[in-house]
Amino acid sequence: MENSAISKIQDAITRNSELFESLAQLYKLFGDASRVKILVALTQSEMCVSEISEFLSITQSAVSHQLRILKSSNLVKTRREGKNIIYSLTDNHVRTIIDCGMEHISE
Amino acid sequence: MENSAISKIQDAITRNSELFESLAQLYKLFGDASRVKILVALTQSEMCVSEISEFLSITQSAVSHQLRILKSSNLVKTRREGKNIIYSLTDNHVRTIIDCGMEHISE
DNA sequence: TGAATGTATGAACAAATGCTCATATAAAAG
DNA sequence: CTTTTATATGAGCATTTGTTCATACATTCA
Repeated sequence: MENSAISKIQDAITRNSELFESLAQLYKLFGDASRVKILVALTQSEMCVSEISEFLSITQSAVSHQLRILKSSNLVKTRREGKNIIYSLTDNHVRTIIDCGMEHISE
Repeated sequence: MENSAISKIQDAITRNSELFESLAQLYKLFGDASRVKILVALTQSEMCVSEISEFLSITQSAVSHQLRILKSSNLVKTRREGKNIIYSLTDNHVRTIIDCGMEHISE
């Protein structure tokens, strides 16, 4: 009775295990201070690497490493402009997800 | 001109650094497959530890460890019912955040 | 062409994370 | 009480993660 409701939930989760692993993988991208700061910045404006480096207290190298992660996960995209590589958000999902979390923070 | 727009963003992020660290901290909780699965399950129904253990392929001990993390972060709460400890979501934010991520996955 | 500038990459390492195993705690059942 | 059942906790360990340093790559400028 009650029990079967629970086991349906258990089954659903087991069956969609990979889906939830992707979900975790997505959230993991937002689960680092440097990366969220980068993403939040990009919700306001596209930026080049050195501009991003200026407000993170890590080296340019570290920024590049993080940007590579974000790019390979398709959260950000790039274009070259002279000497600079300009990073921007791939789509609006990032904005939505950040807003979602912010709402929880400011309870 | 353009430059001042960027530096305002940089400043805003620097000033609110702690806020974004909290945000990252929040997302980190969703950034593990075991934990999201637990949270997703709890969006459907409250459950005791052994029920949660049944669909995660980890030991009861590991489940308890994860639940402790979720509880100390106030995402879940507990009540005792006889021999069992029943876990449930503290509020609806978890649901909202998960839905938000799911929307990105199923683009 | 050569120097300078902006970005990317690989190796190395410390810190954090998630798990298991063994065991403790707490309530229930006998 | 004693045993059983459900959950929690601590130690130990392997893996992952985020960073730095050194250096490579690519474009611009002189």
